[in-house]
Amino acid sequence: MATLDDYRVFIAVVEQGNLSAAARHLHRSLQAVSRALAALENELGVELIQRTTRRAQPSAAGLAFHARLKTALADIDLARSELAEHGARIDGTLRIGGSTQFSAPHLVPVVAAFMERYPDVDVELVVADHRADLQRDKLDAAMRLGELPDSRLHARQLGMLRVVTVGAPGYFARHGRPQTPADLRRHQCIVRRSAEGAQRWIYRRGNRRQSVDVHGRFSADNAAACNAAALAGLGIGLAAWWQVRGLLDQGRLETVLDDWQLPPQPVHIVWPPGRQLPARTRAFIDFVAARWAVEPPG
Amino acid sequence: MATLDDYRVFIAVVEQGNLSAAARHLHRSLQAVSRALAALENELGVELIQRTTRRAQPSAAGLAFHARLKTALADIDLARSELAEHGARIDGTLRIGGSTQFSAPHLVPVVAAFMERYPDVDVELVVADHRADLQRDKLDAAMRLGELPDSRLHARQLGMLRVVTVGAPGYFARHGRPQTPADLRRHQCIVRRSAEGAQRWIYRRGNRRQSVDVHGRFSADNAAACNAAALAGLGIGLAAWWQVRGLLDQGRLETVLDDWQLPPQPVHIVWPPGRQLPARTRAFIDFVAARWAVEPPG
DNA sequence: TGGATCATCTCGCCAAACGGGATAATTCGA
DNA sequence: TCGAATTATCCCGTTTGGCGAGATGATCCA
Repeated sequence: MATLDDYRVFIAVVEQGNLSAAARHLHRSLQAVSRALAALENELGVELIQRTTRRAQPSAAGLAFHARLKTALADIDLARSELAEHGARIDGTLRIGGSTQFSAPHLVPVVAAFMERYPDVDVELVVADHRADLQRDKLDAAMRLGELPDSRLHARQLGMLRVVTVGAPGYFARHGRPQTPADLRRHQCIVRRSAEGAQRWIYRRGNRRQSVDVHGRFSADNAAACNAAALAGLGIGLAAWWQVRGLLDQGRLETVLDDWQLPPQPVHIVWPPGRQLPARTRAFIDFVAARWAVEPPG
Repeated sequence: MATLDDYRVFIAVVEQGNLSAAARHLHRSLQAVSRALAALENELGVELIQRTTRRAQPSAAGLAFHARLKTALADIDLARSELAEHGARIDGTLRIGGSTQFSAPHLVPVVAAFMERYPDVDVELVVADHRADLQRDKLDAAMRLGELPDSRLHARQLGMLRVVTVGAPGYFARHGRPQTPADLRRHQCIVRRSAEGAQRWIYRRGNRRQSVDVHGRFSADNAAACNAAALAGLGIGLAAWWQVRGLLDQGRLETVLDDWQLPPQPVHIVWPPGRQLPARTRAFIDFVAARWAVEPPG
């Protein structure tokens, strides 16, 4: 049976990129890392890391395993630090990071409730457009929208946000409404440029999947700008449902392709790894998770 | 650093009630169990299990640790079984258990979506009022409302359900509306009898807690009966928000003490432990969790 | 093609786990 | 109230399995 250390070795190898770096990171010998990884793969009967002598690349299965394992191990660390501070005083100053879009409507109310619950904790909210760097900005924790890149941070998934296809009534009046994802090829699509430059929208209905390469005359690298463009009738865009909910209610935007689902956007809270998490950070993580479970934003 | 086996030993001791039984269950010697537990407590610096020579009782901290640890270890097992069946065929027959209240409005739609997604899986839904016994009823998984008793089942928490204080407009017209939890003492309260017979309602506002011993002329051991009693104007009761949502919208019930929160009701999906979970069960657990994350019932 | 880096294999070595037996503590029944 | 039974812990000799050093083989880059 694999031990915790075996799993930690596997995680370190994925995150460091090769066995030697993982060994240095774990303060273990290269042999120990190699042995542990081989034993784990042998036990599971799956190749987790495709190795040449120069490179160590996780297989698809290994990548999925890494994501799940990482949250489980983070939970164990959380449980340990919760135990150590059972009944400890929750005070001090907490620095929390969040995106511009998300913070005002959703993060601030949670922080307010947290501060009411723990009166001895001061909170400094750091709102930034880019993904904040926890170390550089000295943050205790941060909210992250979207898929997490492989990082050394610990994370807990809070929930998923629904993504919808929207456009302005005026646009649909002029160009018609798409009935299937394939119709989008004949429409102006507002593309949100990401780092990868992927301009493919993936739809699902039941077990049918359909992906469309979309294009249009307007693109931006900012979600709010894309929403504004859709509002101005420039074309059809994707938006987080909670962001455009008000506009939908007012009738200034309309959804299309309602019976097709887009991959939802995960929301995580991340924090730096380490055995000795401050009690206030731990309390905040638990508070946010509990709050989200009871009252998700939509 | 504690190993996975140490954690498993701790969990077995909590669930089996003493070290000897845990040792038998784990096919290990009594000494090994005793040593592992002592090492774990020593490392964490917390007494997890209060031991006499005859009994092993978890401390408050140990109980909380157990709950968190168990879900983390269950997640690890899930990740392992997911890995083993990466790309495996998802088919066969799945037996799912759910409570009477919950199944029709919420479980059935999820099952329907699951069946659309995995066309080769047949589903047998077993609806029961009592908590179904997975082994006896040969269930692959079941939904559970409310706190989980310490059991050997694996579990994943899906979310929390909001609980509200409700009464009929007619009742409030005759007896007035409580303004604080303490006012409930002067009201007819509809008590849902549980096994423990606890008739105390716990309210929280910010970091203030207030609990009230309530009483009334009517009580029942069934949530639907309690809701019907409140609807009939017999008194003030507690109800899951999603259950009475329609009645609230129609104005046939009204909420009171809206600025006080009641402890929300957790919802879990549980499944029998074991390394070799069938692929369809694993798929169902993941599907339900993902679905709940995107579209919680309220 | 040669040098450099990286993973793995082999092989003694040692520490850390193991179980048996003994001991102490506690509960239960007579 | 007093044994008998069950249970946890301590002690100790044994052994297993994990460890690192060095050697080997593979791959990448110049």
